[in-house]
Amino acid sequence: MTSTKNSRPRGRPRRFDPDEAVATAKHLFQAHGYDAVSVTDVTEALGINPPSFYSAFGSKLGLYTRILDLYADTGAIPFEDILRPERPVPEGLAALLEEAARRYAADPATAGCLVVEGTRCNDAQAREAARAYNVAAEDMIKAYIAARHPEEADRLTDFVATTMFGLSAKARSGHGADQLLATARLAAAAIRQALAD
Amino acid sequence: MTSTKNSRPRGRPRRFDPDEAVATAKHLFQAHGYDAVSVTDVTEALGINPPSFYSAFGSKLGLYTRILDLYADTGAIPFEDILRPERPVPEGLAALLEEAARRYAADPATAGCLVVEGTRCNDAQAREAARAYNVAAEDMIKAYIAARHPEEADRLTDFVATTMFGLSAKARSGHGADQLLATARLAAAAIRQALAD
DNA sequence: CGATTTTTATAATGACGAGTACAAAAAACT
DNA sequence: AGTTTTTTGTACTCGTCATTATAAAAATCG
Repeated sequence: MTSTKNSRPRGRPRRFDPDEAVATAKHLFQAHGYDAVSVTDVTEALGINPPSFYSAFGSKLGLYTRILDLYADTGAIPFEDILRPERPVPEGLAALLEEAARRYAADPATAGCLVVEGTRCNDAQAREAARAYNVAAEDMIKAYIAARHPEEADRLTDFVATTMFGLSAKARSGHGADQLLATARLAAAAIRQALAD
Repeated sequence: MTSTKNSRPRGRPRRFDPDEAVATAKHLFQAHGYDAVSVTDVTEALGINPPSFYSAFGSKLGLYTRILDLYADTGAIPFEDILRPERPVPEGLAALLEEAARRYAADPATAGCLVVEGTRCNDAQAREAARAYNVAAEDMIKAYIAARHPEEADRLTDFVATTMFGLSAKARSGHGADQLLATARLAAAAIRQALAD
């Protein structure tokens, strides 16, 4: 049961589905970035008027944080699955970087990572919201490395995170999955070497 | 002789020095990015009024391209000096990445690379202007590698360029020179390994 | 049906963006 | 001194931005 309707709510019914709206808006933000998407862009894409938008999401920032939540839950890289504790660190990080390369270039219209790109926008609040998710992701990487190579955790986390930022940027500038994968594999080789002593 | 004055020009004299103005504006663009700097920000920083600005630079884009020219001539990484043809490729690329790491984090108020960050702005014309300089830089890297390792030139150029994008992004997000240098050296190790066969 | 609740559509608000019209000011040239 | 040239200051244009005031529409509840 996907909760179709259990006795309608009170007033005039919505003409649009907020979840669909979030998905549409997510696409817009991934395609153009937070700054470049106006509320008008969103309302026109949804075929609604500003008051409907504001009643549903509160503000542009409200919509964005909702999109980030959705992305973290369903759309983002499954860090937990890739960085399993028993998996050797070089293997896990290599898989992470390759997964990033593939995802970032999967759709040329929405290249790059929503969170990574969000940390670079010009709106202070939106930037901090994205940054929080980015910090959480880097913390997971660091914890994964530290469990077996504590002395290398900081350095390798920085390296992996920097590479992911580079991959997202290059994906947005038109690099294809093949190019990004080659770069990810070179980076993975550096990690393997660093952990081999 | 630095051309102080050889018979004044015709009309009312300028109250400001355009070269100083370019330097001030360059600082603003490096600190906040093209999109986040308004013409008003620039004119207020210079203590001039809009007509003076437009008469001197034509447009915001005109000022920006002038800044890019200046940057390429004097402020940017000296690719020619670092990537000397006789220098072994792993050594040259390592030096390049380390130089980038140092420069990007040299001043926390203007972290990152003007050109790299410019390729990510939301104004199409400014973006393309910056991209042209970025393409030129990557072409120099590729030519340097190709002279001795033609089969690795594409792959290594992508890797170096991606790393530089990551370094610029991380510099902007607060990473210090020490962190960036550690990442640059890991990347350099990957290059050394790739060229060792 | 009439009251209540919620969403809708129309149209505006005020802030800020890049760029400009106009006339006065400040210099050189004749 | 008067003309010409260029820059200056004031004040404006016009577009876009996020957001909202107002009232009509569409539903449920009594």
